[in-house]
Amino acid sequence: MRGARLIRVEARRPDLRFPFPDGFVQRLTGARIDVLERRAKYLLARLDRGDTLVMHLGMTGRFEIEGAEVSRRPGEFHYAAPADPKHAHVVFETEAGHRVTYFDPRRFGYMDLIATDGMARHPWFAALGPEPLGEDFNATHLAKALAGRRQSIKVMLLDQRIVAGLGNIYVSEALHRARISPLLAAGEIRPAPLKALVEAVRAVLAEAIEAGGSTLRDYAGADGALGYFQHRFRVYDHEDEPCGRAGCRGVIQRTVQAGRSTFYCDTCQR
DNA sequence: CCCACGACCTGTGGGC
DNA sequence: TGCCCACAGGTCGTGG
Repeated sequence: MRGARLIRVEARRPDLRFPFPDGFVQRLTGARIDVLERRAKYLLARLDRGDTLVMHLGMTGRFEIEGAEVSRRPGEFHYAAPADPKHAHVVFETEAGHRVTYFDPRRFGYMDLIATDGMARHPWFAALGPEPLGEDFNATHLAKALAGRRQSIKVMLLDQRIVAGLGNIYVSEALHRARISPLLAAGEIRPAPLKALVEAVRAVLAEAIEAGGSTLRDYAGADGALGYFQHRFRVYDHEDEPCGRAGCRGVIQRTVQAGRSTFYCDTCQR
């Protein structure tokens, strides 16, 4: 979509999680996408008209790309999964003849158009923490952000103001790798474990990206490829199974924190 | 300010 | 086999 001009845009219902903004279709039709990027869990398409199309997949959102130039060569798109017309909510067609469709059975995703020059002040972006794979996410930043916080480290890592982009699965996985209990008060973790945590977060994300993400039910890349990282979960959804850490005889526990499942080994995570 | 909880919406998987 | 309930990857608003 980078560099593509949108010649037809269709919103097949008035809303996803939130209503589409006023003039959504008109403001997109005829616009060119100058830059396609990501911040935290938001996909950003910067348009040549001063607006940015902001898209969030929620939990079940998915894009499919159909192209005029169908190809089986690596790196080119050849989506061939069965269509799911009931949940095809937004369709973008480019001048070059590609169609990009947003599907979202649960409609937890959302889209908005916001002024590009005011994005930093927009509530979705103003308070976001650093990118977990960037230099600004480090033990010093974490120590500062968590100082005095009595909330559990698990819940704090899900807070996008502390670090932007971790979700429920990867937080459980990172804490296990760092051997830190998800139940610990965030402000009481010493510098050395915080450093280990930063490295664990980076390692989990890097491996997950390398494996094409995690497919639980309906996740797929825009080319239709399924992710494989779910086979490498060490704790997530492994309740009652033995802890896989070498030398650890613990059993994976499941608990609930802030309404979300947490998986951990209460033997090696302290 | 901090925190817990429910809401949003639909599909699926497990238990009976 | 079929039904019902609990639960699901994320955020946001409310109320204590």
